[in-house]
Amino acid sequence: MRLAGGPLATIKDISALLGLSVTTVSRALNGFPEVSAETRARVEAAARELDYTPNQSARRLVTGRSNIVALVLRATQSLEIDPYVYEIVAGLSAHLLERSRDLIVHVATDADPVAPLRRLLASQTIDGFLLNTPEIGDARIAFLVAAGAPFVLHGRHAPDPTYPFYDLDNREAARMAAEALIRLGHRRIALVNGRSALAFAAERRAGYLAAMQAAGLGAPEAFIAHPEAIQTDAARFAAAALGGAMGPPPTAFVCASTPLAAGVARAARAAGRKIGDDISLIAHDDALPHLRAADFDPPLSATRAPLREACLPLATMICDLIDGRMEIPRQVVVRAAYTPRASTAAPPAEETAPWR
Amino acid sequence: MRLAGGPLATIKDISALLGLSVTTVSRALNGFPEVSAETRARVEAAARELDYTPNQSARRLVTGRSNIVALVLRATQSLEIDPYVYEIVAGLSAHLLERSRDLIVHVATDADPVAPLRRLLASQTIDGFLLNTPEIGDARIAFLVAAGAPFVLHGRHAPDPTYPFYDLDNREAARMAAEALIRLGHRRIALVNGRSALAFAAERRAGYLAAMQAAGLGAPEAFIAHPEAIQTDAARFAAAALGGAMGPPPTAFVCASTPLAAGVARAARAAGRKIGDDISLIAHDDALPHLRAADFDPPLSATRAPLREACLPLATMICDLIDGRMEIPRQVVVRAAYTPRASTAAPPAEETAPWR
DNA sequence: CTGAAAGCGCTTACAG
DNA sequence: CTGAAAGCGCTTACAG
Repeated sequence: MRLAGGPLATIKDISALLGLSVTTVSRALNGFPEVSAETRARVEAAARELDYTPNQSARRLVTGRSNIVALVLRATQSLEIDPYVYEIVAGLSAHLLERSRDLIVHVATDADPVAPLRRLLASQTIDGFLLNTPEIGDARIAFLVAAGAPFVLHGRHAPDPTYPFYDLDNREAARMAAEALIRLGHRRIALVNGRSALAFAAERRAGYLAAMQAAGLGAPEAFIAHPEAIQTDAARFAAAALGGAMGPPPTAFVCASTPLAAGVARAARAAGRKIGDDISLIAHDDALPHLRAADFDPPLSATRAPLREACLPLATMICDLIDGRMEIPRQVVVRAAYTPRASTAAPPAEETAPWR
Repeated sequence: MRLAGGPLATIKDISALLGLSVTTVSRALNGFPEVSAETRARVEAAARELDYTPNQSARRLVTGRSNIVALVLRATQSLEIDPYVYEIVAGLSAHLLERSRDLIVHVATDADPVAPLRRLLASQTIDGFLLNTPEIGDARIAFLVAAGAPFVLHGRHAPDPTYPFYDLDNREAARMAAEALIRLGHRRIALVNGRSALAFAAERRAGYLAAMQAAGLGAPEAFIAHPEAIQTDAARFAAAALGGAMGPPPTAFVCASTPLAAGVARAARAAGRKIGDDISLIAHDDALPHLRAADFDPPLSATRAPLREACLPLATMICDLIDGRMEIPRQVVVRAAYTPRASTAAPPAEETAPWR
């Protein structure tokens, strides 16, 4: 009935058309049980005919619920964002839409990570928050906990959290990788980890150290890197390590991600080492389409856990939390699967002396 | 004054505290000129003290403006998204926030690209749209034009558009790349383009063909690829081309992106060709942090235009459009800069016969 | 310069 | 099963 671009139909238009009260129309549209089947059918037909869509702002004002969830990303001042983050935006948006929610994306810079949370919370634009890449003692989490705001974390920011989260078992993944190399005979294994402030990096480190210690192997601090700029710093570290600057060079690297592995591979090539021959390399593979472990040359042995698989659980969890259908915090830990490929082999026979 | 997590202060609380009408409070807070300086100061102080933040839903309901902009991304059914897209999300969000706007991210699948637009428009959740990666004859654009909805396009979907857009001069970029190779002496230059449905790919093709034709060189269709799956298909095409399957192999490739170039480089290596020696390679570089032309091995000659630089213009344009401060559609075309690096050189002397 | 009043489009006790 | 009325928190003619 209404013209394209003309004024939108309201609940009042439907009530006028049918000679019903707006109360009944509202109830019919919202599936209240006390409405008669016939009335409901008439209302629904009229709504269709008038191309009625509820005005979300009005609904929000009266219910206090916005049906909007915010994803708050961490970024440096220059808006450098972990590319991993993006892998999940599309999936989150789609899954939230299935539950009739919109996704607002915000960026929290390191300068004041809490500012956007405070603003969104105060303006009542948001029903709940999705956070990721937590730092150890993350200020955003402390703020949301104190404010009593619903949120779900992709990751964990400390042991024994009391909030809902979805996380990879990073400790186990690093342990598996180191153990695989140890089984192949490697004794000097370097770790190229995430930024040291990040919570997941602490887990990786613990898993790596557990494997090394269980095998009675040394793991000097100098051979554990926390690159700030992913590829550049990883390459620089690998070049220094392979050059012998910090002691006997490692025969293998465990990398926390495929971009890090790309940096290490570049440095190894530049140093004239052949991966899968002179040097072994294992990465954690988040299944980023543009940097998959299997597409490396040679293909990378990897612990794998597609980031994208986090989307549905995260969307479901935040919706359930907002809807009051989560009595106790749901906490999900998934495990990576290890796949050996051509980037790992036994070390050269003369290179099997451990550090320390 | 108010407790953390307690009820939020409203304009009524301020008016009660100061003995002013809500009308005056509203006017003072919104910078109306007729409010006395003293009153304004008192109101502002009270707002601060009560930690007042306007309820956006109420404001939206009465003004009909949501202060939310939607970024609608294209995706395939499986939610594969062009990684390029993500490069701009953080920047857009930050720049929109400077203008007090939130960014909603939606995904439009190929199955029904218009559905999310219709929904957002009808629910009055959105003041305007940001679209990108247009296809030729993009249905989303036709819909928004017909609906009279404010939008800005990152790209162009046809020649002589009537809407505001920000776009790279793709035709010129491809022409520059092909011309650089021709100047080096190459005669058989293949083009690895974007998906053929995408508008920018038509521009690239036109620029490449213009350069080839101006030099009197053939450019057989068989040597123009439109990979669907970026790296895999690019590698497959390059392998076939270098293997001589379609005729005399090219001595050079122009790639529409660095991920495409990565696929070509992989195939070249697998075929035993040395890039920058046997084979020349030029890519367009969007300055994606994880795949920068300068970080390739060898570093890639490239036409460069950082995607991220689109964020501020796009955010400004959509805000100005919504605010009625754009009388005629603002249309911005930027040019790429060409930087030669080690991936380009003269072709082998015996390989200078043109196609056809 | 300030205020009383209407209204944006919904939802939801309350009453029948 | 249905309706009249109040109200969510703002903005904005209109009046003074």
